[in-house]
Amino acid sequence: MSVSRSERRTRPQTVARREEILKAAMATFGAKGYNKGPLTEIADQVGMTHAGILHHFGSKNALLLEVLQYRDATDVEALPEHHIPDGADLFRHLVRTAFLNAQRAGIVQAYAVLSAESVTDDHPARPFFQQRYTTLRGEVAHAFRVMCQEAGVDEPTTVDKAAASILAVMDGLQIQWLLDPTAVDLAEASEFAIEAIVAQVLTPRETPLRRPAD
Amino acid sequence: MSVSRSERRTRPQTVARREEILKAAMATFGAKGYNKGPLTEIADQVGMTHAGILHHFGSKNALLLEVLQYRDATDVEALPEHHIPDGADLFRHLVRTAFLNAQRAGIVQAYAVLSAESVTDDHPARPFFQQRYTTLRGEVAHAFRVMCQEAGVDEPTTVDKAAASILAVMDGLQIQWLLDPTAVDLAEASEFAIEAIVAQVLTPRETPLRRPAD
DNA sequence: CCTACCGATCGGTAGG
DNA sequence: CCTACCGATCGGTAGG
Repeated sequence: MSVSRSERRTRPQTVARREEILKAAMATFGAKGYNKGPLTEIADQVGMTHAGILHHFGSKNALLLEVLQYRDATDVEALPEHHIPDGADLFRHLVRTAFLNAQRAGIVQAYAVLSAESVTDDHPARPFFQQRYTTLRGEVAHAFRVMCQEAGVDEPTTVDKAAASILAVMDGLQIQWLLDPTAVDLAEASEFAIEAIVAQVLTPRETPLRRPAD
Repeated sequence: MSVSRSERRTRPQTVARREEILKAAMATFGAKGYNKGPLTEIADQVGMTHAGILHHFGSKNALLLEVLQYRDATDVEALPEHHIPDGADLFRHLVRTAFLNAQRAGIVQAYAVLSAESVTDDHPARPFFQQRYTTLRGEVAHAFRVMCQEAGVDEPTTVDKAAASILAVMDGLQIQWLLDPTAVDLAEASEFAIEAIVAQVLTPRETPLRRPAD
């Protein structure tokens, strides 16, 4: 009986080693960004040389992409039923995520740094984040439509703007919180903003800003 | 009559040259980030060698800080009366800024990339952005208090969260817009979110999210 | 403001 | 998974 290539790749030891590397890479890329996060630092954390990392992942570039996919996969596994909730539950889930994020600065920083870095010229993570935001906006927009339907409201003009805004405010608060954790309450502020945006979609109101001035 | 040191530093030619360099640096740091944006690329844009840049600014680090200060100073000069408006006018100003930003992706990208990069270990721009957000949050919070007072509302519990959220949603939308300009309308979405948050501060409402679930 | 150069960092490859 | 090494990039300095 021969041992196939894919089976060798799947050896428990190798899988475990790769996971160690992925976690170390997340830490280094989170702390220093992709461009400034050296393979040697990742290697040190798992007790090998940087050539060993390249042996496992082929290139630094490929490692980055696996790091991003690994985190997403881990997060999805943590969901009930392994899928994202819908309607009002989605927004409750997002609020809960913000509370969770307030206790894992490392992961928050990795995403914040890498997503912003990804808009630079020819960044390897750009397609990943492009796809990620497209998917997330679609999910949030869908949740909005479900909520509107349940509430008997048919005003979906703002849904797309609101979906982007929900994700945006969560991301933006993370940056401010990472810069100054005592000045910004990540969880409470996220909750407030999400509720504000949801309320504006369901029962839109004019604001004093509407009077044109200046 | 002797020529003082400071006068030499102030020679029109030198000032103009430095401004050229600052603009070129903004372009390079915006396109590639600080860590990956080489002095040679900045030098090429203004027709000198990278040693010439260092002659003018001392170090890459110092150049970055001057770039950030230069942009802020330029923006303040563009304001009516050279100071930031207050009350509802501040929020109108922020909306107008979002519309303006939708037509200057380069500057938007520079701030988005550099602010996120600044949260990494020992980044030279970290104190700058820390200070910047502290100041901006204070100004937005003050505008909220003025608006509440004018409206006869005394509910400032949410003011600080709302101030951070306003800035956050503008920043977060910029990232999504830079990644996918056709999928996100930076100006319209910013306006929507700002109005949603302002409305929630002035006349807060419970939302369907309040029912605890899951 | 340039030429010339140093010192350090870093990703990747060879070859085992 | 390591040793050894290459090739390239880059910030900064000397010395003019």
